[in-house]
Amino acid sequence: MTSETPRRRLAPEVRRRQVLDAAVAVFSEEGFHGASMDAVAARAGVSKPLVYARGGSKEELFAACLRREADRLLRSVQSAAGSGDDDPVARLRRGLRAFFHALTTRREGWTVLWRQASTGPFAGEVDALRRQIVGEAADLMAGGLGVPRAVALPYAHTLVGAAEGLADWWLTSEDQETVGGTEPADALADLLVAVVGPGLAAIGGRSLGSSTAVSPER
Amino acid sequence: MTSETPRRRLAPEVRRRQVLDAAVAVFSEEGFHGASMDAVAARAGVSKPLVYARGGSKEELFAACLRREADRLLRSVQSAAGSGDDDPVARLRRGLRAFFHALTTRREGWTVLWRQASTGPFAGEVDALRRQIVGEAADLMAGGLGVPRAVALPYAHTLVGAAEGLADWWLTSEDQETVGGTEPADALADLLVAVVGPGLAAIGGRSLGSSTAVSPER
DNA sequence: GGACTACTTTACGCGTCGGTAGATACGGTG
DNA sequence: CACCGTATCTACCGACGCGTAAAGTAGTCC
Repeated sequence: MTSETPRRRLAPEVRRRQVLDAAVAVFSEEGFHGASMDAVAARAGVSKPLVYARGGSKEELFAACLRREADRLLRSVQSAAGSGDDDPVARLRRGLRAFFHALTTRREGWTVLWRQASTGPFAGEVDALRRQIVGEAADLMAGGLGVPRAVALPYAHTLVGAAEGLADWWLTSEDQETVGGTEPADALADLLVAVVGPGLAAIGGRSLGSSTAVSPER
Repeated sequence: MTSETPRRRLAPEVRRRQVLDAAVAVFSEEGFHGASMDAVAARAGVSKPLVYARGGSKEELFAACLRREADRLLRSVQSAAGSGDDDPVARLRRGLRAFFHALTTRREGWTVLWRQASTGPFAGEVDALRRQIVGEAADLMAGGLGVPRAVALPYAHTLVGAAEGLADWWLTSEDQETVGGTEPADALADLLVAVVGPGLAAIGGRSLGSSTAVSPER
């Protein structure tokens, strides 16, 4: 904003990425209704008609942000939890670590996804993403607990909600050094596993709890 | 809208309650920005100037909705969990039951409180209320676990988030008979206690109680 | 150098929405 | 019944924001 724009010519797809980045930032701060296309244009360092040329209408732009961020989050969690056929608890822990890591590194995208899009005309789309993530957890837990998927579903929703609550506290709290450890995201994941691990193990008849890290050691 | 216009005169406070009820309903569906004062007026069966006369400006109206719903929720949870000086787990279970019961009976107010107000100019106010509820849980857990409040805080956020996730699943799922039991809200609370109880007990070094503490049936 | 096109500036139409002024009707009171 | 306070309505204004059109400027490839 200080130095003037060199007015560079960029390939449409590159410019589109810039516009999307700016849109994610603005939407995360102002929400869908609160954000103006002028603000997106200003944030991208670009004129308003160009925003429309590259991003489409406001709804299309928001939907594009949504899909991009959702895809990134889901992909990282899937690749972390899906690989390896070892202990279900270990896979769960890896998935949660990826989840918290994605949150802390791309918190704007998270805010758009979870906070701003949960209401309004995009609730359905966000709900689909949420169900995908919850479904990941449900599959994992159903396999680990040895129960049908339908039974594991409420537990999966509980788990994801817990992760969400913990993440919100983490992202909004000021003193972020209270959770001692190496990587904050890993510490958060470990904390969550420590809270819900024993209970899930007890529910599953101990088929989940043979891992040393989680068992209430008794 | 077609036949009705009896144009009855009502006492200001009664009309104000009607306006607040309508506002909660509209705000819960559309959000703060998305909701229009005309929609509130139409929902209340009343003209727009009357909405302003009884509810004040849009921001004042929203803040009033916020305070009323938050007060109800907080009061019910407090009265359920605070009374009695018995087992902390029992108090926690009662608090959760009151929480889920309030959610299922007044889900519009919950939506306004948690979903719509978390962004925008009321984030601070809602955050304070949210921290009060989380603080209730934190106090309870700090006492039960025998740890300082600051340590219990992330666990409290995790717990409340888990309750939120479970509630959202419950409120949006179609087959709501999967959780067998008497009262759905009580069953949800018991499920949650079963999930997080053992983990919390292990963290607190068993000070939360042994086997009887976490059993789903009291 | 010439042409193509990404990009900007400026301006505007249009719909919606917050908020208000003045007219209207209701209902208790004498 | 006539009267008056006020609850309530119809109609309206100004502002804001989405979306676009028109015309000019400047990178970049041949």
